[in-house]
Amino acid sequence: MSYIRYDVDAFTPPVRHSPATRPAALMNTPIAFVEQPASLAEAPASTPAFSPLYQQIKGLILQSLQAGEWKPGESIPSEIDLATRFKVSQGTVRKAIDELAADHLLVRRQGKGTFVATHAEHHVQYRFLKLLPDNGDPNSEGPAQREIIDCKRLRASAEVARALALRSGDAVLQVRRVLSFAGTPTILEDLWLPGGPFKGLTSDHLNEYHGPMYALFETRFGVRMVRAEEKIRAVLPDERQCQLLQVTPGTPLLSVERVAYTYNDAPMELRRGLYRTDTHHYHNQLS
Amino acid sequence: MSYIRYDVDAFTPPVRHSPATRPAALMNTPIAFVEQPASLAEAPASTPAFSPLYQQIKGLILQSLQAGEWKPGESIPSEIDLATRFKVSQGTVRKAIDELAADHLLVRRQGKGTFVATHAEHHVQYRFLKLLPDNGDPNSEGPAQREIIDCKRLRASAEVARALALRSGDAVLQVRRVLSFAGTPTILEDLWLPGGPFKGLTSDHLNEYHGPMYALFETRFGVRMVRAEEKIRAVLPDERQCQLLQVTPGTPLLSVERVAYTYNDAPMELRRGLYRTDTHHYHNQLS
DNA sequence: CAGTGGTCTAGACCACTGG
DNA sequence: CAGTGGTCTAGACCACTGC
Repeated sequence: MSYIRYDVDAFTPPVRHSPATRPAALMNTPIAFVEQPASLAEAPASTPAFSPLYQQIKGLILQSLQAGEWKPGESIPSEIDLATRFKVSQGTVRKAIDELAADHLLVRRQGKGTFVATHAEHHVQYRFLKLLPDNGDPNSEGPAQREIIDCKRLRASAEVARALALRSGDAVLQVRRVLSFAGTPTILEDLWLPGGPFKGLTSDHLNEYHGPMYALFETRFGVRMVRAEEKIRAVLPDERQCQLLQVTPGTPLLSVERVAYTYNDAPMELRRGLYRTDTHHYHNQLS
Repeated sequence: MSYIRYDVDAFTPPVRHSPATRPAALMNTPIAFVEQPASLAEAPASTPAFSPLYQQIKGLILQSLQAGEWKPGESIPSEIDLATRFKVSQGTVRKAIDELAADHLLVRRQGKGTFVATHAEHHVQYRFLKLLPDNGDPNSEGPAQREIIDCKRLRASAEVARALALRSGDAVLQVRRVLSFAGTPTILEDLWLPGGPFKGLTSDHLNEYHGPMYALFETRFGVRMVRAEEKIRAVLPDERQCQLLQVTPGTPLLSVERVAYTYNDAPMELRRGLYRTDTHHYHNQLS
């Protein structure tokens, strides 16, 4: 409970501070100063030099999430409990949770509690998949059929290593699969996963598990994908890709290159998808 | 100041309510009940039946924005002023503004005020354009060169009418232009605009104006684009498109179909872009 | 220095959920 | 009914901007 130095003696139990006499919880005292005293003489002008309390609380909650103190799908302590634990007001905890909920790391449910977000029970499956049928209703086509083509262990190429923040030659897993809608193969995906966190993943796991792959990653490997970036291009398929997607060589396809990140912006997956867009489209909201 | 019925007599000046005696500002009294008394006997079970005060304030601010009480780029009244005007606490106004800022309708600037968002001064131009050079730095290529190919008045096809919520045959403007980066034509766009709001738009306007087209729409026609939806597909260009983009017939291109909306979800533009993705890519953040 | 948005607290009450 | 998140207020103080 020493995340803020002044906190230790300022908030000791019995005292109840009126707003006027409230200790200077916000003074321009960045946490960095507390944690790394005075060694680095650099960055005197560029330091943010101010971190609101609720940001610090947000950081602490993030740490607990990352450490697995609360698992995906579970509820976290109530706002009041957290306020007590961190020795701040409920409002401050609330603001921290607000931001985490906006980032989709937590989900609030009035009357029930606040829960760790998960890719499993998400009302719509495939939270990161933006391909929709042209009629717009993803339910109309039923669940996707999935076929694992391949799952093998190999050494990271320079490109894969860069994307996953590994060294060239480090062990990675490569998965290839096809998703079909209404019997029509529509998505061909190649995935690369770091060998360490995903040690032991086999095509059997992937075949047996029903539900989003990211949910399997959560439950079986404790890796929770938090956000992702995609680069989209139009390409023509090669021969093998034509076979798997059952299209002719001249058919233009969407190439979707995704890097997915877990907590702390650590990249945990490189994925390259080829999407047929004759009956589907990639949908995006701009605001 | 009669946006909430109970407000009229409950908040009259002199009285200062303690939390305990605060009038029931939040009672389960949807605004709808005030505005449409009891005529429609429907929707007894499906009514949201509860609208928080700050949502009502948000609606009022939205109305003022829509009515043009504050123009893009201008500052709106301070939170305290708005609180006085609406007879609520500053915190409630704050929460309303928070949401509007999250929707990018307003921009807060500490120490200066809250401003109406605009497409003009946006630090990065082209807020809605997600095409980036493959090196990732949009500044490295300098400003886009723009060439208006065509701008003409015609009657809406069924498809255009549907997208713009018009009737087939209504007057629309069609614009075609090419954007080039570092001398390479990269984007070919066709736009359709409703004839009414954009009466008088000519290719001269478009050529003379320097800055994003959406900024021109704001200043010259009072139409502010607030959000947009895009459908992305991979396509092959026809002959004319090949000419304009200087590519060979077999080159796969990104087709980006956008409908842009102003306040109240009113569609105000249909745009179809063809993007070259040999040196650029469409970038998207998932979270 | 005054004015603005930003943070924090404390407390009251409301809406929703489930036992 | 108790417990949870959601709304609202009032007031104090901080950080930032510009005169």
